[in-house]
Amino acid sequence: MNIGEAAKASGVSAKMIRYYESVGLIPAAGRTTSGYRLYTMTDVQVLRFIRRARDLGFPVEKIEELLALWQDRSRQSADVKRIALEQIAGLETRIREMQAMMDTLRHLANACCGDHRPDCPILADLLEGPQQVDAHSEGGRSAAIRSGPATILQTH
Amino acid sequence: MNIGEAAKASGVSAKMIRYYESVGLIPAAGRTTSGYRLYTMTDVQVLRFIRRARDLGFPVEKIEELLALWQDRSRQSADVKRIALEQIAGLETRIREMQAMMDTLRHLANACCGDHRPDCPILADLLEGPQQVDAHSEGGRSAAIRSGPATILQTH
DNA sequence: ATAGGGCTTCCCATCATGGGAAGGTCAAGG
DNA sequence: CCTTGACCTTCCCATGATGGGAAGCCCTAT
Repeated sequence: MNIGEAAKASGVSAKMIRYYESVGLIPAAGRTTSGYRLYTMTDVQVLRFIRRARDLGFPVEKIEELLALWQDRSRQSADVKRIALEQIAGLETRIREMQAMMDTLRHLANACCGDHRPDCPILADLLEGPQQVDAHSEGGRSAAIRSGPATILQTH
Repeated sequence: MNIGEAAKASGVSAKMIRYYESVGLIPAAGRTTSGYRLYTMTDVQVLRFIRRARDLGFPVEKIEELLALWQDRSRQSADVKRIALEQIAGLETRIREMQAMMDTLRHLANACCGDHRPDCPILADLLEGPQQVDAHSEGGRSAAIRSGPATILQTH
């Protein structure tokens, strides 16, 4: 099996297969005499494992741990569960941060009439910072601000 | 005002101020005869604007638009609102994707007893893909899988 | 004068991914 | 046998926002 076929069979692009090899996530594939990489069904299985773990948001580093556990027949399921729970916690945190941003933006967008006039509470907020609008709305941007010092989530 | 003071006053690191200048988000600052960058309170205001927009998750590209609108006195608030709504939509999408991953992981983690034994449904899922566990649970990973072809969100 | 802190530029790393160029290989068909 | 096109190889570059660090200049206070 050449790299292209392995890519199709696993759902991991040829580029990424080479990358995973280069960073040591997978062992170096065998080669034909002319230098083509060769893959077996077992290799494809590993690649699919990686692909699925990536789909669940695991970073390559964690996948390395998962692969090691997978190949360790004396593993303890608790170790796998721990990694999964850490991943869940990380996702939770990021979701909460993004949710805070979104809440603030929704608040601001609601306050903006969105017509032809130049007055805009969104720009005003960006300019002057969170204002105490009234007693019970407690300021539009508070959630995002409380989420800590500039832990910005990139779109990537 | 030197760059360090502007950084403190705006909450944007000196490194990032130089970066924003290099990518054209802000105009090149004035210089002393010895080459030090100089900033005014107006510059600091712009930097704070940028900082707040970043806190709301806007990418630099969008901030460029926002700054242009901010400085355009004949702007229409609808334009600003549109950008904000786009940002909200983007956040919503990413949150939904992460939520799907998290749901799947929770499902798997719940099914994993997490003890000293090697049997682990999490690894089994990564190995074999989503299984129809029973009629009404409709398979743990379906949400993450349906979220489309490998639009992975990075931890960064 | 010297020390220390701030400033400059430049390079590198992150993290996972894709794009593309230059060149070698292989299989099928003229 | 040779060409063509599809595949493979390696290498470099870009992404996006950010930090780290080195080498070297500048300014101020002692």
